[in-house]
Amino acid sequence: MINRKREKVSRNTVSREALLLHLKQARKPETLEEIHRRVSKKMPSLAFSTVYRIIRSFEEQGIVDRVDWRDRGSRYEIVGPHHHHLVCESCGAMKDIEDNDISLNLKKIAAQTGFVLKDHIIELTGLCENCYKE
Amino acid sequence: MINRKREKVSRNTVSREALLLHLKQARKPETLEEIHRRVSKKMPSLAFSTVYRIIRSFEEQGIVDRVDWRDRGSRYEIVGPHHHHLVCESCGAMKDIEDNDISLNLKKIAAQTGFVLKDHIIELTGLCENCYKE
DNA sequence: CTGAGTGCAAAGGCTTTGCAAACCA
DNA sequence: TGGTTTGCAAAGCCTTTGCACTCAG
Repeated sequence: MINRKREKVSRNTVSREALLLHLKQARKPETLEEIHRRVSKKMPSLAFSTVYRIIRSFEEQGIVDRVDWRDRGSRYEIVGPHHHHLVCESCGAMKDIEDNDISLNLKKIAAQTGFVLKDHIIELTGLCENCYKE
Repeated sequence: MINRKREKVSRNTVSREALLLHLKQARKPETLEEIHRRVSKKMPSLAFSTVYRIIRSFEEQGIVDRVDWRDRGSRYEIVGPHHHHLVCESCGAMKDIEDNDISLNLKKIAAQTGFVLKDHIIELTGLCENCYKE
């Protein structure tokens, strides 16, 4: 299995910079539509397809991660330390949680079935403090 | 197929029964398209939209669970004891793993952030024994 | 200059829905 | 007969892509 990654060189364009900056400042994973809506406020000519292509290339280059959340669409965030997300099902607030030894545990459990674990995605939903009170 | 049994035999029931039976015998969560393809072999007139609507109603009634898997589409399986899935990224094989105390751990971790955990979905991908050897 | 990057519009690929015919009680 | 369920086709939606024009290098 060949593992060639991030070979393609991208030009440094205004759109790219704007998107990167936006992603760095984003507080939570956003959908393409959200990203486009927000960034195009400062850059009205920005086309959705451009956002689509740039984010996709960020993903291929390992700059962003895609977070697929049931019923919440594909979302993107800047790559950082391995972590998971907790989503409030009431207000949509998202919080990161560190992986701690979750991964390790899963790996052990998977091993018992003969699988070698390569990747895992954990989706947690619940109620945040505020919504729980109400 | 002529109705020889005394069970409810509305046309609906026939489709429903066929789908329910199929789901019970399925070895792994299947997409609507797979379910339709398979069940319609015995029931050629079965429309995709019928499968769509029945499975959806099964879901609403808590008879099946939807398993959303990144890049593998929404899949459905009969509801059973809480468990998670392990998917071989090479051959697509799927294996169930018991929840053990995974849920409990996640709940604790979530609590530390102030969230009350309501639900969680864990997607595990890796290589099954066979594919790992090769 | 030259090819990567962009905007626009249209094409795809599922998922859903409208509706009349088929059915069952 | 009244209320569902079904099959078919079309509508929606979001994701991708083709193409001509623009721009970074």
